[in-house]
Amino acid sequence: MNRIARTTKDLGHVLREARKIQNLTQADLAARAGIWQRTVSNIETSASGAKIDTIFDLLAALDLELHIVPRSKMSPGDLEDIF
Amino acid sequence: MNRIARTTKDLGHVLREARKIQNLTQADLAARAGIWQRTVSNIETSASGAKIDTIFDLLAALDLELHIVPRSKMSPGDLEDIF
DNA sequence: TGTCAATATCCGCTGTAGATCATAAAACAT
DNA sequence: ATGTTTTATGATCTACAGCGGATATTGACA
Repeated sequence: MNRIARTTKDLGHVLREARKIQNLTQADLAARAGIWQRTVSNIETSASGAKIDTIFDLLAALDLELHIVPRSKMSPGDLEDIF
Repeated sequence: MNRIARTTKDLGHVLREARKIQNLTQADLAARAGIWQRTVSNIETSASGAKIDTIFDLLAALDLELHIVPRSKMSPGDLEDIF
């Protein structure tokens, strides 16, 4: 997967998608990331207000990373899926 | 610029670099992002604990976006600079 | 070297994320 | 339709980010 995130909503959605692709439950991911299932649910539903540390914990648990790039005209989801 | 961020420290550093490349002061960027110069300073110095909404505000003000990609073996800074 | 601009840091306040644990509601498998 | 699993949400508590404004310190510039 290679997904664009410009808003907290995009980010929550991308994280849920990545988790599902890896066949994990919210509890599975929470355990890997060292946070509570409730926190995973909150972030996937609406990452708004979440702490960046928690986001990085989730990314690490999903074996993902952030690339910061100049804004493009693409819409989220346009990039090639490569999960 | 195309920078990898795997930690909050990477992210703070990338944001500072991007701001300098665009010849902006912390006050300039703060005004564009609708936050305080103090908050910009805090995040650039140590983004740990920052709120994701604030990060997105800064990215938007710098005309940047996040790509979430599978973790690679590269180290931050390895990608081509294209600012 | 002196001045000014930029950045880091100070204080107090408010709102809330995440931890914690549990459970209701929704989704899924049969 | 039923049982199980998964996800969303409830309550309470603590820690602290960001706001608001100011200023000390550091760095850049003339």
